[in-house]
Amino acid sequence: MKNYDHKKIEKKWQTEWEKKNLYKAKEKGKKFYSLIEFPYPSGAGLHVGHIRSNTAMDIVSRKRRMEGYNVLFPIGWDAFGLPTENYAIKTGVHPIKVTKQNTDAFRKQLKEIGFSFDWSREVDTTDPKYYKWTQWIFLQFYKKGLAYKAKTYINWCPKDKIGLANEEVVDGKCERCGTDTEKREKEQWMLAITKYADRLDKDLDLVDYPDRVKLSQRNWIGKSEGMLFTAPVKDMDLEIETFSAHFEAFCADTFVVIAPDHPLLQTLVSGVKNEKEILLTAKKMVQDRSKAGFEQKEPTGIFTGKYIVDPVGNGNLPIWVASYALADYGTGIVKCSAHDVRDFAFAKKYNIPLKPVLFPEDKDLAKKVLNLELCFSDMQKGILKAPNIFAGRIAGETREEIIKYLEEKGLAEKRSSYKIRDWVFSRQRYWGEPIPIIHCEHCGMVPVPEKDLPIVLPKVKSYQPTDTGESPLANIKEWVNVKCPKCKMSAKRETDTMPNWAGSSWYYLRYMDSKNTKSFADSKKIKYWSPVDWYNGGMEHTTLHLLYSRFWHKFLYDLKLVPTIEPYKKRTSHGMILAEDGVKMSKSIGNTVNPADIVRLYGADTLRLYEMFMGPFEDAVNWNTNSIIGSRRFLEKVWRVGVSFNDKKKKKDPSSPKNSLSVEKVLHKTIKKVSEDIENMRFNTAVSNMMIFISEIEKALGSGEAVPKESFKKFLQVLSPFAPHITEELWNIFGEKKSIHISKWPKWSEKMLEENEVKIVIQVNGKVRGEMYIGIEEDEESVKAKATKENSVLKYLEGNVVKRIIYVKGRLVNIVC
RNA sequence: GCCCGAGUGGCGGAACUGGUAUACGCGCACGACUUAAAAUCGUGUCUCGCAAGGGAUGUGGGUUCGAUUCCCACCUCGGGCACCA
Repeated sequence: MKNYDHKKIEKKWQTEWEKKNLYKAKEKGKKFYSLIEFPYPSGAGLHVGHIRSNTAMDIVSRKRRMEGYNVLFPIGWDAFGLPTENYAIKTGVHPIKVTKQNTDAFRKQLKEIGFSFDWSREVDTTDPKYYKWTQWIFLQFYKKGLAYKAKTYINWCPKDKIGLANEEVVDGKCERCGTDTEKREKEQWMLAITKYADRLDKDLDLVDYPDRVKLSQRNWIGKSEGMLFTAPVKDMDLEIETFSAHFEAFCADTFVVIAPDHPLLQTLVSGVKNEKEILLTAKKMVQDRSKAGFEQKEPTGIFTGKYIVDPVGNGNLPIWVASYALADYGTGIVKCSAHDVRDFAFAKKYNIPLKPVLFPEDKDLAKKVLNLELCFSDMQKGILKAPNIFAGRIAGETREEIIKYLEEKGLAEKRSSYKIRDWVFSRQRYWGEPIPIIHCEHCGMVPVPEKDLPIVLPKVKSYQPTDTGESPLANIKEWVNVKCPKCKMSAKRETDTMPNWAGSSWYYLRYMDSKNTKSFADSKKIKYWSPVDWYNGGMEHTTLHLLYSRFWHKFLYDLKLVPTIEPYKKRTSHGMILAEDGVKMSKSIGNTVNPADIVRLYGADTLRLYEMFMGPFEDAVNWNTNSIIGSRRFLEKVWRVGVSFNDKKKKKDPSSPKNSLSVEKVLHKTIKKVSEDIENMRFNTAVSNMMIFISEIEKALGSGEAVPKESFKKFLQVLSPFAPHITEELWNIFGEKKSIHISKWPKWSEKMLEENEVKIVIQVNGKVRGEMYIGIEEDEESVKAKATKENSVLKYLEGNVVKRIIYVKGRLVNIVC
């Protein structure tokens, strides 16, 4: 009997599959598009976490193929990014070269695990043939006015003298050197994702995402509905707008705050005698705010000397500059009252008068509110238990009634506000897609003509960002200086590059037609493959990549370039794999696990199986090298049983008994369980059921029962998505000519799952006291009668009157006395 | 502070829609095979108790004939957000 030699088997079939193009997708038949988040090819190599999520989708893809679908399961590289650039800065090796090395290593490693990717569609975001279209899509944004330049604050590290992406700032400190970062004003490219905020929120209703993903996107978008008030500034030809989501207590408003970085502030205070002081104080507030980081600081403020005339009759309200007011939320100006904790604290600090109108039910607390010792801000308890303040009718009214009142009187209008901000889309970095814009003194900003795309990254000597915070590209004169496409005069290229989220915002579309040179993908192919049927990825991408790509997709939909409103029909999320002690695996701690080592020692099939078995797919799990042996043992059993079927030397027992019924039953249960568990990503229980099957078959064979070959082959088929190599080898040994991976997914028979006798548990007062077997169709009365006569139960009934008997069909009887 | 998620044997974890808590795996113990070891196979493995029986799913209550599952309060851990009016 041959031993299970994973090295030989795995190599053999990987080569064979590749030769036969077994997993190549064609545009024919009923389609299924399954997608994993394409990896960032880091120098650290493949992580065991990649294998967990990839195996899951590989299993789904393989099952779909066996179910007759034409499956697209593609792979590529999200290769722009900071680690590669930082490595280049340190070593001087060109990022192109580093990327090539890393993708080669990743490709090799992925192939060793036996994923059923269609390698012919491989994409690389750093390939000019790819980023030509990333740039092209950017130009479409620009043409529609959704890509624009604006002054914003960027994170600046004063030590490294570079601008940092938000992701590089951890707790307000530079990720690289730990220095406190500052905010610096800089012109940045922005993408107007806020224009799509409402649709991004609403259309979540159309997709099959986990609730926690939807919730988290909704929180991020942060839609809140409220009222917009318009008020004239006293003695000034100026009107200001204030937004409030909690406007119920509008009768309590006694002052107004404006954000220190609000664009109207300058106008508002011009001519006020301490104008300079106000503006200086405001500027300082902005600086302090960025430094404060996570510490909630005491609010500071300064009076502007101006008042609004309150539209809802609270008189003239003083306008203050307040550090806690945000310029980019709502209108940046707020009417304030005693019923908001921040307003309350601010007013107390600066002795601004307050007049509470809302009171809690508790008398003592209400008294404290009235005496301004306490801020009552719970509008939810909603109904205003207020003294009659306004127009004789606000007290006791609900939110809806107040909205109606304000609208009817024309005092305010409904408005929604969002937390989400426009997307800062430029980086002052080398390793990203150049933004295809030319700056001309005469014509202003001119988009690069589409025929000139791609704008290829030029060679530079140093990848170090410049002292001024500009991209290293700014130093390449021969690249920067160009002719203006419009007036042909000399002009300069934009030197900012795109963030690494750009290429990943549309890669799933490129996979549909990855070689196309005329468009980002052929429209017929897009139509055939859209939408992505199942997309698995990490929770950490919920509010960045996943949201960004939904945004891009909707934009392309508006341009009629894609046929669906949403890119991904279904989304699932995997949990992280942590080190054995429950902390993140990281190179610096030295607690990483190299998948290649596991593959060498136990084989890819064992690794795949182990990662599916280790715990619930959506939860974080700790790696445990000691437990891998269990999966390996299971595969060895599969191997032994499989080989024994084909052992020619083994003589058939002439008095062979009839086929083992117990194995048949477990087989059908296993087919059902595995089929359903894959759909629900409950791989761990699928594996455990397959383990039960193999024990059962070993037991049966050991006791001389017969098991038909076909039963075992069906088992191999359901195991094949998990362990593609060993099952292919055994399938082959059974004499099958075609691959197991294009065989037909087995069906289970409900009839085989039915039992004609069932075990019934007998409880007395909810405690298990015995059990009995009954026919499945036996009627309730006779089951109850039987239960009360059961020997093991009798002694518990002695001396008691049976009050009630509960029968749960096919499960238990509970005798209550 | 706000919003999610999770607490079950020595460990990873099962448990359908409220119906035998601890499936499956790891580990451990004992046994078989072996000169021996490895591998493999078998048996056992929540806890107290000689037993009959009792107690256990983070803690405390509640609903129910019956609760890991539903409700309320609290504790602990993990994740996300950051003055969002």
